[in-house]
Amino acid sequence: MIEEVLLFQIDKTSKIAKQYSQREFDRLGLNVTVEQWILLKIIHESNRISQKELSEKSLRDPASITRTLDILQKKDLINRLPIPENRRQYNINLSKKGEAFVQTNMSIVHAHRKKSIEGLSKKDQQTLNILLKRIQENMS
Amino acid sequence: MIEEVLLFQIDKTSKIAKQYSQREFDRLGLNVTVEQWILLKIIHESNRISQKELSEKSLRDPASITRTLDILQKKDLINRLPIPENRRQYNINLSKKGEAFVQTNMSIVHAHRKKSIEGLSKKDQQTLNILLKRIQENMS
DNA sequence: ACACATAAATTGATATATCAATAATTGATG
DNA sequence: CATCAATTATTGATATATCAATTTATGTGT
Repeated sequence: MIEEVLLFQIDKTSKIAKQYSQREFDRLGLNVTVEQWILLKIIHESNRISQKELSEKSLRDPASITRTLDILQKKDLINRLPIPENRRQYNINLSKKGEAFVQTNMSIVHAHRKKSIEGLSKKDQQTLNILLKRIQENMS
Repeated sequence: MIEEVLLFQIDKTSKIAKQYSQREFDRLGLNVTVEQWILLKIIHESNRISQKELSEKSLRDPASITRTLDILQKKDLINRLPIPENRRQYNINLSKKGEAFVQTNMSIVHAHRKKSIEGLSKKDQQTLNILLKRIQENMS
């Protein structure tokens, strides 16, 4: 049975968590998708980053990054800053509005993270992390 | 940093594994997506199943199931059998070709599963399973 | 300087994810 | 049994995933 396959349970966990967060985002009227939030968060942590790097950190296709950034730019949450010395890429950063958005909503996301690991000890979390990384290596 | 978030690592693991399997499917010319394979496998295990049940077992939206089944039907891998006593739903099952397809390629998928858990003891796998289920409950 | 390879971003095409709305059918209740 | 509610599947709209092809720009070798 497919329910007994570890990879299936990993995917299932990811889906359930993402659906939970998305429902909360919607309920609270954040007006972003979880994928959009993740990009905003990575940009926030990097301050300046190219689309190629964003693609690598988020594990998403460059084409997909282009399209999501288009949306985030329309929402005035990010900027694509031209680089004079290199006209092939942009420096992506958060707009004022984007910075404020991440600041304001970080606590919501923290709450989701906390909720996800309720009942797991620090050791449990470490163990989970190690096992996941092992699987990542196996499939890389 | 987002890399330190467990949910991010879970999603990352799922993505890496899915990408690995998809590359292998493509390389071997299976001509199905991983999502399509999963549906085929669930149908195979159920023998007869409604789209609603498929949606629940695969954790996918009913709308998405409709569209993927359309594709699988065009490929002549599944049938939608009308139910006389209940004209609201279909019994979905595998066609002859679909049965053969699952039989033929099951070993490939088994190899992926085996590869994913290389270096994990039975106990590790159990632990991982328990921790994942705990997170699923937390977010449900 | 020129031809060619490489690199980053974009666009097109197809599949999937999700919500909302709809259609058709079935169930439930007055 | 007639109306209304609930159920299953479908369709529409928008966002995402991925590969392939393209565009623009940069780097390399001669």
